This record gives sequence, structure tokens and C-alpha cells, in this order.
Amino acid sequence: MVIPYNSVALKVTLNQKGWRMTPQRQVILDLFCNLPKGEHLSAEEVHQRIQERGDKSSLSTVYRTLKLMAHLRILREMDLGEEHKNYELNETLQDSHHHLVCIRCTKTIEFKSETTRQIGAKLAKQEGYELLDCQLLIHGVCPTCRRSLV
Amino acid sequence: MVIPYNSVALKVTLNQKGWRMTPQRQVILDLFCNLPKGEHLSAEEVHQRIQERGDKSSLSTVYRTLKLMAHLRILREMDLGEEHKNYELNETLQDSHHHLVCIRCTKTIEFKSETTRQIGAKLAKQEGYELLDCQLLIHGVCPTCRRSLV
DNA sequence: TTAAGTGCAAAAACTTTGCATATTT
DNA sequence: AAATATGCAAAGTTTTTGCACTTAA
Repeated sequence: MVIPYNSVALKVTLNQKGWRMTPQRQVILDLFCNLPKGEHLSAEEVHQRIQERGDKSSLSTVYRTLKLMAHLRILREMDLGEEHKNYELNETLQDSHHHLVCIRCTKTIEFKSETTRQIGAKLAKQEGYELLDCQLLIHGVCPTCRRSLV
Repeated sequence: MVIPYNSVALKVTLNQKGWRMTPQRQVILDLFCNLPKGEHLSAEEVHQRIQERGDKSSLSTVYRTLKLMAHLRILREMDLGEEHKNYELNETLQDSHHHLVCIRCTKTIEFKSETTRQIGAKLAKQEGYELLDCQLLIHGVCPTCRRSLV
């Protein structure tokens, strides 16, 4: 398992394009690098956790940083049917995973699928697209919610 | 190709659950039934088109109706990375399609994939989920945008 | 030194809600 | 007649932006 970014790598990436390394950007990267596998955070949650750690960054800066890091492909932006976007550290295409989400309780299961990646790669090639990300999102009703529906 | 709903079927579905058929709901269904394949609309766009047709429905009602019809699985709710949700007529799982989206210009290509559906079905079964929908979302950069990036 | 980043508050975009009125069953 | 739906305006969420101040390179 490769951690794609540390703060040195982030600085290099930023500086190459004329952006600057800041404590806020470093904290946000660090937060995601230490996030348990399977968790993803919204902007609001990132902001909260920064406060909890005793670090500082305004909510505006969090939004700006998440957007920037998603553009740089350091983070992966996802919409799992909640009202806000979620972010997680971007893995390489081969390592990336997909989501099975319960529409009632939003319980989410992650899974990998090499076949899915291949489908994405083939289609992108066929259409002349440069492939960046491939997300399979499955909606269903989880066992618990099925039972409670009678 | 099966059109899953007409206004008679909609009325039956609604009445079964204690909801009522209204002109507004009928108009919205009709709009989606006549939407060219590959198009999906946001709430705002639905509202606009209703005005253009000379029909009437407030934006609130549009939001309420889209939500209801998505719950009833008459419409399919999607997030393609834009700021709002999009809706299209829900197809059966076997007929449903997926999206390849350019992150620069949002140009979207639809495609079918039986293999993807099978992956979804297998995983749902394995986890005890009732399968409702299966969306493969591929992000990339389209040929035109690749060229313009130099 | 100077170009870029931050924080704050204000605004924008999208969506939901309360309530009086209108409509469906 | 009774319960549900609508329209409007007001409020709620999430996200973006303008601007003065601060900081990285």
C-alpha cells in the first residue's frame, strides 16, 4: 500500500504549478493521510477535525483546499447521495475502490473490482478520453433496513 | 424498449400508497417520458421547461415531485459532478446505463455494461442488500479538452 | 518584495419548510 | 368532508467570493 503524498511531495507538486505550501494545506493533507481506511469526510467534517486537533483553518480555506487538492488528484471527490460532497485520499486507479450504499441508512461498504477498472479503461480509450477515475456506485437496501421495512 | 410509466400507471402507483395524482405530477412525468435519450434535467431545468410548455408548477412542487418520484423509483437521481442533482426516467436494471464525464467541459457519454450490472448484483447478494441501482461513473478528459490543454 | 493564501463576513446557489388556499379522493 | 398537494415567501444548507491583511518564496 502506497501513501501517495507526504508534505514534501505536496510542496513539490504545489510549487511546480506556482502554488505555495501553507500550514493549512499541510494539516489537511495530514488529516487525510491518517484517516482510517473506508472513511471519507465532508468539508464541514474536515473543518471540525482541524479544530479538534488544535490546528487552525477557516471553513473557506478548507473548501478552497479540498477543491485544489481534488484538482491536483491528491484527493478524490465523491457524491454518495448525501447532501454534501465527500473526500478521501486518492489512490491509483488500480487500487481504487467502489461503494455499495444503503439508501435508507447510508451504511456504506467498500469493495475493489479490477473488472470495473478495465471496463473504465476500455471505454475511455475507445472514446479518446484520458481516464482519471472510475467509481461504481451501487444503491440498495441493507439487511437491517430490509428487516425493518417488514 | 419499455416506457415504464404513463399517467395511468403513475396514478395507480400513487393511489396505492395514499398519494394523489395531480396535473403537476402528470406534467413532470410527461416531460421525462418525452426527454430525448441521454438527457437529464435538474430541478431548475424541469421548472423552466414546464413554463415553456405553458404548464404550471412552482419550483417547490418540482422539488417535492422529483424527490417523490425518485423514491418511487420512477425517476433515477444522479450526481455527475455538477452542483445540482440530475434526474432521468428510471430504466430497469438490465436496461440502465452509465456515464463517462469530461471533468473540464462535462461532456457526457452514456454506455451500457451488462458486466457492471452483474458485478453490482453479485456484490449486493453477497452483502445481503436488495439491489436498486448500479451506476458506473467514469471521469476523464475528453479529446477536445486534451488538445486544448496543449 | 511580491504574488499567493487566509480569514471574515457577505452573498450565491440549491433545497426545504410553514402556512393558508386549492384540489383530489 | 377529509386528507393531501400546491404556491408563496421565508428559512436552511452548502459552497463561493470580495477584500484587507498575512505569509511563502
